[in-house]
Amino acid sequence: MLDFLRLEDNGVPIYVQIRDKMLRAIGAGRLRPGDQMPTMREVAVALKVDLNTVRHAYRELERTGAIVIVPARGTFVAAQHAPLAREAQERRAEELALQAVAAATVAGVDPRDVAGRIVRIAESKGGGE
Amino acid sequence: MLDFLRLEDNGVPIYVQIRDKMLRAIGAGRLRPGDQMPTMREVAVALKVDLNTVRHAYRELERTGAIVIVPARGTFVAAQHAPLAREAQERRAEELALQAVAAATVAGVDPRDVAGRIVRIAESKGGGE
DNA sequence: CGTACTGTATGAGAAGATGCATACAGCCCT
DNA sequence: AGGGCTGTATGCATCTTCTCATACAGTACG
Repeated sequence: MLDFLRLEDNGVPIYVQIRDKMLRAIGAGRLRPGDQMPTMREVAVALKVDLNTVRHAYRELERTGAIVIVPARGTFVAAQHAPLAREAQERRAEELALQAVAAATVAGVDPRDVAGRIVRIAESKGGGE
Repeated sequence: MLDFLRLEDNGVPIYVQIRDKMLRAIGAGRLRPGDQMPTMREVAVALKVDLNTVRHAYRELERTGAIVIVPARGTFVAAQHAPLAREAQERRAEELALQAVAAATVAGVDPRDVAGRIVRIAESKGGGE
């Protein structure tokens, strides 16, 4: 249920990873306005991380206006949030591409080879998005 | 000269930002194999950051094999990584592709979009590999 | 009411990230 | 040789991140 939250050992602080992945989940429509967010404890347990670390992430999300925290009831995806999504996703796509090219180059692999494989994998798991 | 290194106030550690942006600069062909990297001091001064922080980033880049550090002379973008056997490269490429697809999916981005961008970036930095 | 859930809060402590100052050793060029 | 560059290194102070262990208060529901 929460596998889109897998943590990486990148030197990036945990709360930042959680914050950003949640933001992307919202931007991608995986979590929609009004939806209840995963409970702080759910996330903490799933990621084997401290409750306060998750709270740190959630607080930043609230500060940004992405979610609303209601004590004793839960946290919910905030209402309007569409304007940022499309542009942010374009940036994200470009970022992912740059990163992939970088990784491929460093590994001595032709980026176009990787691109081809990406397409193949994507098609094989459901053509439409 | 070093504006592609602008730091953001994201909670992401400075050394991580430097490391990743350098990696992308290399991957995108902005910095090419054999090129001298910006001096640690240059980066430190330009970003108003401690010399040791830059070194932290550069060390990780060297650990990865992306650059080579030569004391008293400078740091240089590593030569083309060709040492991998063909089979190993195939595996690596597949691995990179899977990773990219996963990252794209999580971000709500069409993997094929990313693939397209990868090709575009790869071509723009020299068609033949 | 009582139980189970939610977010809130605190305090101690370890580990990491940054900055500042300072120094050293090696290379290059004049 | 000397000056100017390069990466390397250390010590100290500070802030952030993260964990562990608790505890509390409000909500929902039987």
